[in-house]
Amino acid sequence: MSRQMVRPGGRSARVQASVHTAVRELEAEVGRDGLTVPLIAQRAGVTPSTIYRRWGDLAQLLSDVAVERLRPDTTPRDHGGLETDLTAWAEQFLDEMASPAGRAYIRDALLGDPDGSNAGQCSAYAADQVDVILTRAAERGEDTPGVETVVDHVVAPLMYRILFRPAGLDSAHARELVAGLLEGNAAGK
Amino acid sequence: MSRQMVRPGGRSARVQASVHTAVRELEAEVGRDGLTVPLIAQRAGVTPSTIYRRWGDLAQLLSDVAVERLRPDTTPRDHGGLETDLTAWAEQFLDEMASPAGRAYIRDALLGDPDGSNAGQCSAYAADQVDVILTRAAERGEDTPGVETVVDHVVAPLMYRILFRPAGLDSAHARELVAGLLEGNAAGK
DNA sequence: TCCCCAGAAGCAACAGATTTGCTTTAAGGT
DNA sequence: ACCTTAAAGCAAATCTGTTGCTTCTGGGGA
Repeated sequence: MSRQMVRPGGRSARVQASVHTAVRELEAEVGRDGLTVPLIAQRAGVTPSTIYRRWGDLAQLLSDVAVERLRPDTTPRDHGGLETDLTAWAEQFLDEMASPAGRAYIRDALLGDPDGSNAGQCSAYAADQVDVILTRAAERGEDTPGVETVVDHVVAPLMYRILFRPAGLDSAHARELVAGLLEGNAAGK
Repeated sequence: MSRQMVRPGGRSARVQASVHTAVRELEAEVGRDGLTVPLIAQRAGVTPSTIYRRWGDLAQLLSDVAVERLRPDTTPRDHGGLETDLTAWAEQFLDEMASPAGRAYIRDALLGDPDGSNAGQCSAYAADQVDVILTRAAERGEDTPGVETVVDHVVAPLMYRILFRPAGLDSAHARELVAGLLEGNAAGK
C-alpha cells in the first residue's frame, strides 16, 4: 500500500506534506540527481531518520512523489464522439508521458516500488480516464470496446514504446492505435 | 552502449566476467536486496572503486547483468503455422517475463539505464524473435502482419501488464491477444 | 623483440549516506 | 484530562560511494 494514508490529520500528515513539498522544490532547484535524503530532510525541517523510517529510501520516496505527479488533473475533454475523445486523450497522454519529465516520473514510480502498488496506481489512473470516455460514449448510445481492450491496444503500446523504444514515437502513432482499435472490433469484451 | 565490449581479451575482460559471475552467484545466495557493490567486489576479487568507475553504480551493473539474462537462448520453435508459433512464443514469453525473477530482471534492466540502450536491447530481443516467426510464416506463403503490429498488440500489452498490473495475467490472455491480432487484421502494416 | 603509452585496476583516505537504539512528542480514543 | 501508541527527534556507529594518486597490463610501433 502506498504511504499516503497515515493519520490523515496529524503531525504525520504535516511531515508527509512538507517532505513531498521539499522534494518538488529541490527537484526544481538542484535537479533530479542532486536529490539526497539528508538534503530533503533539511529542507522539510525533519530529521533524515524520519524519512528513512517512513519511506525506506530515496527511491521509494521519489516513487510516491512521482505517482502524485502522474495523477491526471482533469477529466478527459468531451469532443462529442468516442473516436475524437479517445484520440485526443491518447495524444495528450503520449505528450505528457513521453516528455523527459514524464519519462523520469514513470521511471521513478516503477523504481521505488517493491510491491507494485505504485505502478498499479498509475495504471489505474489511465484506466479511469479511459473509463470516463467509454462511459460517456455508451451513454450516447455508441458501441464501445471494454476498458481492458483499450488499455491493451492503446495505453500499453504507447507505454511500451516510451519505456523500451524512446525513438520514433509521435502523435500520429497514437492516432493510428485508436483508429485500429475502433475499426477492428468496436465491441471488444 | 552497454559496457560489454571492453578490450575483449585482456584484464578488463577478466574483471568484467568475474564481476558478472559474482553478481549472479551472490544474487542466488543473499537475494536481490542483499547485493551491494562492496560485497560484489569482494567476491569478484576486485576493489569497489573498479566497479564504481566502470559501471557507475549498482543499478547500472545490475542492468547490464539483467539484459544478459533476458537474452533469449533459443530460436522460437516451429509448429508449422503462424498462429500456433506466435501463440506458443507469447505464452513462453509471458511465462519467463511474468515470473518474479523475470519481473526483477526487467525492472533492473529498465532502471539502471540512463540512456535507454539496455531497454532498447530487450525490446530488440523480442522483436527479433517475432521477426523470425513472421519470416517463417511469410516463406510458407501465409499472410502476416508486420513486426511493429505484433509488438504493439502482443508484446506491449503483456509487458505493460507485467510492469503495471502484476495481477490477473495468464496464458489465456496471451492467447487472446494473438487471436485478436490475427483475426482482426492479418495484414497490418 | 623490446620499449613506450594509454587505459584500467589497486590503494587509501575521505565525505556523506544509511542504520539503529533510545528518548521524546503528540494524535486519538476512553 | 489521561493513556496508549505510532511516529519523530537525536546521536553514535557503520557502511557506501568518491577521489587523487600509484601501479600494472596489454597493444602498437620502432
